Amino acid sequence: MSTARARVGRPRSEAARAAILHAVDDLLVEQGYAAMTLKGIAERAGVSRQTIYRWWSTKAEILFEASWTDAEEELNIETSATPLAEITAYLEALIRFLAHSPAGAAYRALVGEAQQDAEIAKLLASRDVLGESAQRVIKRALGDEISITLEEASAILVGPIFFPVLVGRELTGLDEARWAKRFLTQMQRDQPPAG
Amino acid sequence: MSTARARVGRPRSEAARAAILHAVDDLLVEQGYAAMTLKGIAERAGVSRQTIYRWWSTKAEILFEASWTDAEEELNIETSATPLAEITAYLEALIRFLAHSPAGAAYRALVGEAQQDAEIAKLLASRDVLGESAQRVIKRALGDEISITLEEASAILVGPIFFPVLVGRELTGLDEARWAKRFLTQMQRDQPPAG
Amino acid sequence: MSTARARVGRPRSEAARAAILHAVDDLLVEQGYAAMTLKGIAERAGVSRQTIYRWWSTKAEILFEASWTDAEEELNIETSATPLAEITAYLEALIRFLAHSPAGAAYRALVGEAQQDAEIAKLLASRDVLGESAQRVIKRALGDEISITLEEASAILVGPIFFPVLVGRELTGLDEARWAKRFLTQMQRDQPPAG
Amino acid sequence: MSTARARVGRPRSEAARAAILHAVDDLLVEQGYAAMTLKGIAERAGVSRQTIYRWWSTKAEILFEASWTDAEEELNIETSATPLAEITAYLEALIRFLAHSPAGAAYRALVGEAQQDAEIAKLLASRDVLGESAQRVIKRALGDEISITLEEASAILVGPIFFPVLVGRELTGLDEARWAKRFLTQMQRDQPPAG
DNA sequence: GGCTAATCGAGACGGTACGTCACGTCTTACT
DNA sequence: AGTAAGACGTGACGTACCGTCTCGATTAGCC
Repeated sequence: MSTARARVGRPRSEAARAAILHAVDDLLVEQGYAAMTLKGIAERAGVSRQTIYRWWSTKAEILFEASWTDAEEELNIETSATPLAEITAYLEALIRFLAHSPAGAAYRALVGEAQQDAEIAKLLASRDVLGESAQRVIKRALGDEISITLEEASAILVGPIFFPVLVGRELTGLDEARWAKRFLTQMQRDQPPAG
Repeated sequence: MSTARARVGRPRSEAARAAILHAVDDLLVEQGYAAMTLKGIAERAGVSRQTIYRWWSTKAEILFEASWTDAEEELNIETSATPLAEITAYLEALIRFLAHSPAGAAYRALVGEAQQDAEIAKLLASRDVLGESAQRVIKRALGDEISITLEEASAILVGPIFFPVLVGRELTGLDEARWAKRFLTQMQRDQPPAG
Repeated sequence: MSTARARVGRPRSEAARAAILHAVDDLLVEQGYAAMTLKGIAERAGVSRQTIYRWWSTKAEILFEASWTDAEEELNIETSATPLAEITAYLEALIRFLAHSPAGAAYRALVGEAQQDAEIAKLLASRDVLGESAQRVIKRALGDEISITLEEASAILVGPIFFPVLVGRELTGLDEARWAKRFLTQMQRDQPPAG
Repeated sequence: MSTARARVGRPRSEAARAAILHAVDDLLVEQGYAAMTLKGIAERAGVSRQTIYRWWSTKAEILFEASWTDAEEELNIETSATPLAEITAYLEALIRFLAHSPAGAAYRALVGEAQQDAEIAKLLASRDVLGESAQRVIKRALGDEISITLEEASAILVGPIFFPVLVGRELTGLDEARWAKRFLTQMQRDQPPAG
């Protein structure tokens, strides 16, 4: 039925959609999230403001759609031979993403907004690229040799990077391999509460 | 001359300053950071908007000043008998602060704003309540028995809590004592790169 | 050739046309002219906006077509035995139309728009229901016993009603028979400029 | 108390007020009422849109304030020696105002809007320049020698001019002196219903 | 019975004005 | 000089219609 409905009337302009998302991408890099305005996006995309409102209800929503794919890609690392190599590669990707990539800036901006806007918080929680990618990697690297939940494990892996970046601390001179080794050691020795 | 000049005219009203900070505190609890407006603060404080602008340049700055003391207090735990008790108490305080306290909400909002505003980022980095309190506790609990920098250690302690909270994940059923034990074990076994 | 061309293709839907005019009639009564919107008409009539634009170029044009017949009818009184009865009946009809009937509201709205829109002014002047009906009645009641133009006479008959209604004055307690008598007296005594 | 209140804070900018009213005057002549937009007025006056909204709630309200004084002036004729001269002069002024003056165009536009907007209707009825000026003149010219209400008399005087103008009829070749004489004759002969 | 062509519904599109909101600055009188 | 009050210019917000534009689906006359 929804497919039938979708065929009625003038179809949505794919060109407009793409132009908007590209404009958001560009403006994010050029001006940052805060300075980004719906009017600005519309003008940059050569699109009417109304068209944007028709499909998204928030600046954050557009940003999410515009940056999600990039984020997903940047955090999706290739399979490595050893768990150590795998985790190390992920940590490198994570730092590159969070601290240096435009998609990461978008992600941080969204996390920022989420602190004040429940709607955005929900959006972010529903498809948390960061947490999910970490869990994926951990599962791939360690399989069943893990005695805590994936959620906990991902927090332990991601948190120590996430926190200093968000708080504005410099991460220079960080040795990803050492962090990866520490993470693995901890995962193997960790025992469930009953142990 | 400038000192002489500074003493001329009506002195700054300390009452106004206090009223403003209290108003911010109250409004933060009642409406949250996003809904807080300078006009609202002024009206609540019974103060003119101009007076606010004279002493602070940003909403974030006022918020920082208004919530810093509370934050400091909430994160400053009493001395305990054992390192385990100490770290456990700190983790409890940390979660209470970050996830449930108004001052924590203010802190999260500031972290959020900092992602988009360099000025706020600088402000936040200059007196990072969270990181500093963690370092203080770690130093007190472990003294010299630590082979990594305090910065790293604090990231490892705080990050795994900070990340899920900021991302909107639920923290229900978290066992602080277990986390504290894991942290201590890790700190004691951790070896410097050369090890 | 153009006639041949015009006969090809799907013919105009008479049902749509009627639905539109009825929708305008209804909406005029329910919401008034100002609140009437092309989108609203289309939805009420179960017709696409484009279909309306295909056949009318202005909201006023539709309104004119939709209300003209009603107006004509309401202002077309039956023949009476005496001129006094005739004029009295007309005045009654005129007041009923202008001040109380939906068609009259439409007419007033059109007069209003005409003050600002030359196109509507032309439309209104081309088939002025009010003036024409008045002239018809005067001619029927007085025939040749009139020394001024019908236009002047109709202005004298209609104007003193038209003015207060348009200006929003109440007309309560108006004695139509007296006004009719006065009009007739005046018409009979009135002398051409040379008199 | 209200006087005391008015002295607090920055006083209303008389320059802005005048600029707005002048802009409305100008735009009315240049573009007409319909094409006049609040945005346009603001830009023309070199004033912010907000400032307009602060003091007026409707385009019509501004227009009313902007044109009322002019209208009052144009319809306020000097005293003449005879009633005939007086009425004749008034009719001349009335035609000049309604059919040719910018203030008259404003008045007609307001009458037009009033047909669709109760708020404007109220505004117009509350200070009806046209009706009041007519009543003033009639009273001055005839004093007590009048057997009907001033309202009725003014409708009889004004209506026959008002109607054709509003309906878009040409008034060329109208002999004001003849109309004035007719009006006076009628006023003197008119008898109350009981007579 | 297929072809051509105009109409119809639905609904997306670029525009543009609307009225509101908060901002940061200014101009008063008062203290 | 500092303060409360409050008006000012600025500029984004989200909404509402406007008139135009695609779509697929009808519905007629014509070959």
